[in-house]
Amino acid sequence: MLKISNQGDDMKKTDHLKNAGLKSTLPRIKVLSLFESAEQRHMSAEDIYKLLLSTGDDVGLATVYRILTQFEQAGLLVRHFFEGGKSVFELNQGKHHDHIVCLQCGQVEEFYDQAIEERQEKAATERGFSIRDHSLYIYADCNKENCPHR
Amino acid sequence: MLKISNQGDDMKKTDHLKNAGLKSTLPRIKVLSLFESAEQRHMSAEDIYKLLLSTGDDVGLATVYRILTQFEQAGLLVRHFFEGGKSVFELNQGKHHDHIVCLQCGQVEEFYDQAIEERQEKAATERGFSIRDHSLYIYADCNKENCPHR
DNA sequence: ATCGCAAATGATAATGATTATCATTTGTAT
DNA sequence: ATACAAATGATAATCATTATCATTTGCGAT
Ligand SMILES: [Mn+2]
Ligand SMILES: [Mn+2]
Ligand SMILES: [Zn+2]
Ligand SMILES: [Zn+2]
Repeated sequence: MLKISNQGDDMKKTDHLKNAGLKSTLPRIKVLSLFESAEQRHMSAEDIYKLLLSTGDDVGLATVYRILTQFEQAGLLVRHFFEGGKSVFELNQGKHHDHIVCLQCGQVEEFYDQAIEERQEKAATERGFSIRDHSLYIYADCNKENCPHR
Repeated sequence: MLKISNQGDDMKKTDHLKNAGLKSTLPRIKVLSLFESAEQRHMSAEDIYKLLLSTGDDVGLATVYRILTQFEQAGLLVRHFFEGGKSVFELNQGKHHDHIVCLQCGQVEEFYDQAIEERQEKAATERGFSIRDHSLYIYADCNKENCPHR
């Protein structure tokens, strides 16, 4: 039961998990660490699974799925349904925002528009609906140099 | 090879299909008819399949899926990805619009907000993106009398 | 540090939606 | 009416995700 390295860092995550009502386990700490250190904020279960494999931090695929759902329910992660059929997750930093997804390179950019939010609320209440949630995805070409198309 | 009934109606659909570059077949005419006569505009493959079964107009499930995809590519239908994992289709009436979906009864209401459209365009161009498409779904409680939840 | 045990994990089977195969049927141009 | 490419339908295969269940692990109480 050697404790190897960064106890301090894992301690912080342990507390983070405990606060969320989840017991601190190795797989959960690994997934949480990945989200905090990964270059891309938005990742699918498969992304997580493969990244963990690549660093030798093996976690079963079923466990990855379970943890993602638990983290979502605990409010640690937010789930998105981009086109393509698979769920994508990101760390919940508390601020709601919408997304622009490049159809060529998959790059995701975040934005927030107060006017859009207000008009949505208006559209719903005008029709007698009470908004629970909403999702706005803009699919586009990013036109960046490193982007495959153009 | 009896021609039974409504030749006039089927003739119109035949032309409709031909114009879309699709040859006029019985399954395609049935699916198109269903969309034009169904009470709910927004339907999944399974919905279509079961409705056709219920009227004795049997069409294989694989064929339903193929036809929906073909109709989408031909511009006859529009596909939506509401939460829940399954694609939903509606007749393409040419006018873009967004959707409010009741989380309790599944009722779908359509709306269009010019301001939202413009702000989306702005958000994208400000970041150098060229919009190809976008999807905006509002999930809410409809608060109608006939709705299960209150 | 050691126990005890509920909770978590992981290998794998199962599910649900959708697509691929391929033998048979059908629409259509001749 | 004939011929043949295209479409259909039964079914297998695929993909993402969830369910099972035997084994392992975190953690509170000794
Ligand atoms: Mn985001
Ligand atoms: Mn609609
Ligand atoms: Zn790009
Ligand atoms: Zn409702």
